[in-house]
Amino acid sequence: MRLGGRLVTLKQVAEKAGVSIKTVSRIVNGDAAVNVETRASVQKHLTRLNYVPNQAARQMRSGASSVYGLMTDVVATTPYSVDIVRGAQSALKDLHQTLLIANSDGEPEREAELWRMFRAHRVAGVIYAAMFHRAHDVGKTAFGESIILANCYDAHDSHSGIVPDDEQGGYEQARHLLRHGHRNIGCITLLESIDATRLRRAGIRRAFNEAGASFNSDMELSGYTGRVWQEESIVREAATALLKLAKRPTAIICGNDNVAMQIYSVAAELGLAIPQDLSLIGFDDLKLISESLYPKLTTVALPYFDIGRRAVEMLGNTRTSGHQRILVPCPLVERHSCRTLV
Amino acid sequence: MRLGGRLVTLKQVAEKAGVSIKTVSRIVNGDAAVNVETRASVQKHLTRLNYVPNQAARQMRSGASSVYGLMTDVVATTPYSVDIVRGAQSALKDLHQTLLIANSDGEPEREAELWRMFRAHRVAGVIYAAMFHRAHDVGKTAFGESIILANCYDAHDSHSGIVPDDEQGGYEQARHLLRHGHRNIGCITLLESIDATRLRRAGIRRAFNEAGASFNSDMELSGYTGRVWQEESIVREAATALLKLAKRPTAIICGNDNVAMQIYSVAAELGLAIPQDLSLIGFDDLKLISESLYPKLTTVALPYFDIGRRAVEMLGNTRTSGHQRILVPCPLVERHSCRTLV
DNA sequence: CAACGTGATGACAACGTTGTCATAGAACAA
DNA sequence: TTGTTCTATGACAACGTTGTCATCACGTTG
Repeated sequence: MRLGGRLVTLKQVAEKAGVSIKTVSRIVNGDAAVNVETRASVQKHLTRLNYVPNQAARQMRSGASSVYGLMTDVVATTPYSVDIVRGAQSALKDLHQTLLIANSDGEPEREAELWRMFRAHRVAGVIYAAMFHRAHDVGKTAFGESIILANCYDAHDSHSGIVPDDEQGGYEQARHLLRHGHRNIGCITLLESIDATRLRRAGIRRAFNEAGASFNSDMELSGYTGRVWQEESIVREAATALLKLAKRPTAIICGNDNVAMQIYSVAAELGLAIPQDLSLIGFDDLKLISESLYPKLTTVALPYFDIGRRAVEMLGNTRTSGHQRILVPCPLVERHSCRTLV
Repeated sequence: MRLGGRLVTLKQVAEKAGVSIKTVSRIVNGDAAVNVETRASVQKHLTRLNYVPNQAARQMRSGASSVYGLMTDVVATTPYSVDIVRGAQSALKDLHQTLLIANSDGEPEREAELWRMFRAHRVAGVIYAAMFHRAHDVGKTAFGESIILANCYDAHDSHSGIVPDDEQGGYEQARHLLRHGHRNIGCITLLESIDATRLRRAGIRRAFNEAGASFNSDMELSGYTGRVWQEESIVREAATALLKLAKRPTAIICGNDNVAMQIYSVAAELGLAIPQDLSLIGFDDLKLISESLYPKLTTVALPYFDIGRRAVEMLGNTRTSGHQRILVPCPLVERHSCRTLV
């Protein structure tokens, strides 16, 4: 059977049932004004013929689309960011809407093509999802209000964006260690050019201030060099440097779980046990890493699923006035890589 | 501006340009029989008004859909399996088609709903993508030939499936080690209930036979207990057992990169250096792990991207008769976790 | 009895496209 | 000249729905 071809139509059902097309339509849509017997009879034919309404026809008639568009930039690098897609799907399911998805590979030309494509399908709204927290210039599209940025924000703030609260995440990381009595704390960060780095640093400072502790900048080293997408890891070198210090830190705040993973191995080489000799706290909560390390990694989770969900929810409420930047909190996930200092 | 609402139509362009709807249609579709001057003039209005053809109307008129459906079971666990989606998107891009995506969360009820949804949108074909290599019972749908299974195969072999060649992958793992002179080789496998485990084992045996070596079953231990989705890792215990053997293996074949990652840490604890004292080879090539371990992990890659691409390509060729199970090879990715024995 | 409300149903148009066929004028051959 | 072919264009129908309005058979009210 050829797909995309003709399927059972209202007309066919109507003929079988001996009623008008309109009556069948009424029943399909659950309209009130139909005789009970007629309804039962038609219903029978409906199921027997396995009728499924044609969305294209519906959309054309009503002008209302039941499809949303999701544009992603680059999927390859941060695997769990697909949770944004899952979150969006989850919310869409509740709305009985569906998702048209496309990937721009970060090419502006391709992106323009996709905006056209979404227009061609008359999607009801678009989510632009970036694979890491950053600014994005959406530019001028025909979609106006019906665009939400997920995990990124509009460069000109003319669209709403939903992003992780990296400042609060950094705060959680530091506070957790401070509460456990650590004062000599190291930091291995991500690339300076990434928004998250700056924000998390601010959160970490805030936690230190709040605890009446002072942060020693010498204890903060970058774990990467180069530029985004082409960065090179120098985590091992940085960690080694920190851990060979005369007054070596009792804990290290890691830019992400991957950094933590690398430090686990450095610590092992130096004969330092985690968490006895060194406490580590990660960021992202990539379960593939955080739950497989030994001991399991205490970390702060990126709320990707929530970001996706809320993006759709915001698209639903078109009433929302103005363009906001919404921060989704990053929860602490406590496992076994941090000890309490006596 | 409301989305999903009315956009510029052929009629509007036709009025502005002072020609008939049909003429504009001809130009949009690049039909030959149009006067050069007319074409130029209409083209101008087309771009000025930013006309984009309405897919719903096109589809209704022609009966041909430009959308494919992709149904996934559970995305959460194996993050890189989204490469299947990327691969599909990549192929679809070339065909100027788009992708409607939905997630069944593994619930049969939801799955049935999604088949209906795909029918409602009259998609031109459906890819059912599983997140790990397994059998799936598609059952009876209205889609007939236009279903391809990706990373899984139909329980009744009534649909074509594209799966990784796990047997060959296992063969590659073993052969690589054997070629490097290893003979005392351990194995830490995944759950027995997973197809991949059985297939890879067969491949490993084949490599041993080919090399005239004999595989000692005592050296093969399962790294997990329990059932799929709820498995519990006993990789550390298994690895420790192997490595404390009087005649400890010089190399271990790992069920996946995650297993390898856990063994790195066990080895460190036992004072064994990789690859000097122990060679390891993984499976999957999750870059997040394989490239961050130190030394970087030699492994066999799951060809998820290819699987996605080929699934779409197969859907394109409707001519393909019969239902096949296509095996996509798993290439060896050589890094630094295996040494040559002298 | 007439006028009226009510409940159930159907006829018809329209949404934006494209395939089919018709038409008008120009170019060409007899 | 007349008839024929060709080129460029347009009129119209149809795809499958649903909103609007009309219709018809009731039963109820004055």
